[in-house]
Amino acid sequence: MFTIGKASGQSGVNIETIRYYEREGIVPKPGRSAGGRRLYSTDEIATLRFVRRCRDLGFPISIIQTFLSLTEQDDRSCGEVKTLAENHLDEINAKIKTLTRLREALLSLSANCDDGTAACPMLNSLMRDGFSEK
Amino acid sequence: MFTIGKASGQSGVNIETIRYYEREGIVPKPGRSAGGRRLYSTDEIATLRFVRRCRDLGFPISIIQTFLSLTEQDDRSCGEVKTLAENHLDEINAKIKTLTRLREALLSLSANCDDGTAACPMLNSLMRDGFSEK
DNA sequence: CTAACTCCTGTAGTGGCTACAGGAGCAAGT
DNA sequence: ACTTGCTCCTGTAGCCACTACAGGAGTTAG
Repeated sequence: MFTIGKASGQSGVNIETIRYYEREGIVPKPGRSAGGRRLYSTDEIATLRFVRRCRDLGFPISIIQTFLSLTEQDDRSCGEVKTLAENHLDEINAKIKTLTRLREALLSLSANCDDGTAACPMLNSLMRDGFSEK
Repeated sequence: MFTIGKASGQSGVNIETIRYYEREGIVPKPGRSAGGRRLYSTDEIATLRFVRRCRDLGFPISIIQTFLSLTEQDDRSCGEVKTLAENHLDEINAKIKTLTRLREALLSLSANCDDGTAACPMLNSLMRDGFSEK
């Protein structure tokens, strides 16, 4: 059994974040030592690592909770996972698209921005009527 | 002079958001009518519109405050704007890169996910040791 | 035995809004 | 004059997923 510090090191989840996950009921409460400290089994650490990996992939906590309940059932129904992953993928693609458009807008706005000029053309066009992003 | 509803409509900034900007000192406090209602001049509405456009471009409020103080000085020092815009552009590019990597990771993880299979390979590889994203 | 470290709980802050609740002003119609 | 319905007011709490304290207690190495 491992204290929270070791669990944090092994899972890559910040100590404060582990306690937060526990408070929020995202991961189950671990046992405690005689002195009141949390003690984690390797399985519990594996769960923390799983959560971190999902977070790294950008999944929101609510989806991760679904994943966790699916892994608890031994029937790890792949269809549902696939659907959730595809929806997430769509969101990621949408974000990429938005950011790419944004980058273009920003590039064209700052293109005429030459150092040393007073009356910055970028600020000017953002102040003027007529320009509209989004 | 316009009430907050008109100012919201003309600037594209939500009413609640306008009040939030005022509370936070992001835009100056407008005058009030006899009955205590906020009254906005066209200039003040232009400022709100400017803030919205910058937000649409993804600039954080702190940077927008710098922009606003630069536009108040009539010397709209272009160099500083350009630098801030370039830094922001770098951040956008970094986000796009991260999201693209994420998309690839997600695609390869869900590739073997066939409907109907028990023991989803995506959940399995996220549970297993050895896999690491980021 | 003490210093240094880790851990505990509880609370508040982050960014940038958004959503109430509970009340008051105001304009148009009857 | 009165009512209806709209807009506005303040103040507070919630969103997401943490992060950062403060103030105290347990634990370990020298």
